[in-house]
Amino acid sequence: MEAEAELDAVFKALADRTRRAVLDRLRERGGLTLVDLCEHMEMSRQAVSKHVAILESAGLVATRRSGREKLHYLNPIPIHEIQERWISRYERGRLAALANLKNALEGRND
Amino acid sequence: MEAEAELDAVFKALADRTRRAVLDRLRERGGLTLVDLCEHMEMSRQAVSKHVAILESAGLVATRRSGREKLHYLNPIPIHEIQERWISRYERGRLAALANLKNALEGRND
DNA sequence: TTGACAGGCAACCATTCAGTTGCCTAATTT
DNA sequence: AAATTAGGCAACTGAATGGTTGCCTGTCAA
Repeated sequence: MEAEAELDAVFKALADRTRRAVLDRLRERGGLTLVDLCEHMEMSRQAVSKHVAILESAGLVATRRSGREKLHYLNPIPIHEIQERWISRYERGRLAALANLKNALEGRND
Repeated sequence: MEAEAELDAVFKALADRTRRAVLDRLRERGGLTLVDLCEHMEMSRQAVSKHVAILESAGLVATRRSGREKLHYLNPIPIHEIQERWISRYERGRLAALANLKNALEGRND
């Protein structure tokens, strides 16, 4: 996948608190089924299923079939890549940008 | 703002390549006007303006008025907070999660 | 002082998104 | 064999998104 498209997919997947909650559950315990993931979610199984599908297609969740169950696991790689290939660029210039912003907002015209 | 609501706002703001392009421009050079930001963007000024408004309300961009111009600056804090308060949790358990995932996908049933 | 320029506001449009319901298949359990 | 359980598919709905156009208000420069 093209780099920008992958950023789109991952950031979009993360831009929903239900999906972030699913990731948090899988981070603390892998191998959960869809029914497991539905626990404490105040929406239908189908709604959760759609969210999981979005996480899957962004590569954030990988699955394995076992009989009639589908076990879900966190794939940490996309988040790592976002950190390394996108966020780190902003972290690098962070203090300089902050100082620049402060100067600008204090009205200095340079 | 509530923590989850702020994550929503920032991730949603980042989930669009036009808005990420605006941030990239402001990262390399602050103090740009809306007209500056429209350069190389293949859409109307109003469309860009809406994107900038979303970045502003997520706190990623701060502005200062100067006469009839509005100067835009990158605010690096929200990205830093996402990194520190959200991503770092995933980075910490990264290698363990990766090993777990690999085992699971190789069919081990434990 | 008149025109050009930076920006804001509002209405509209098509598409996507988050959720629902209803039904279906396949694997288990009893 | 029958009932239950895990999951998938499709159609529908309302709201949010990303874009457009038209017009309006300040500010600056000729």
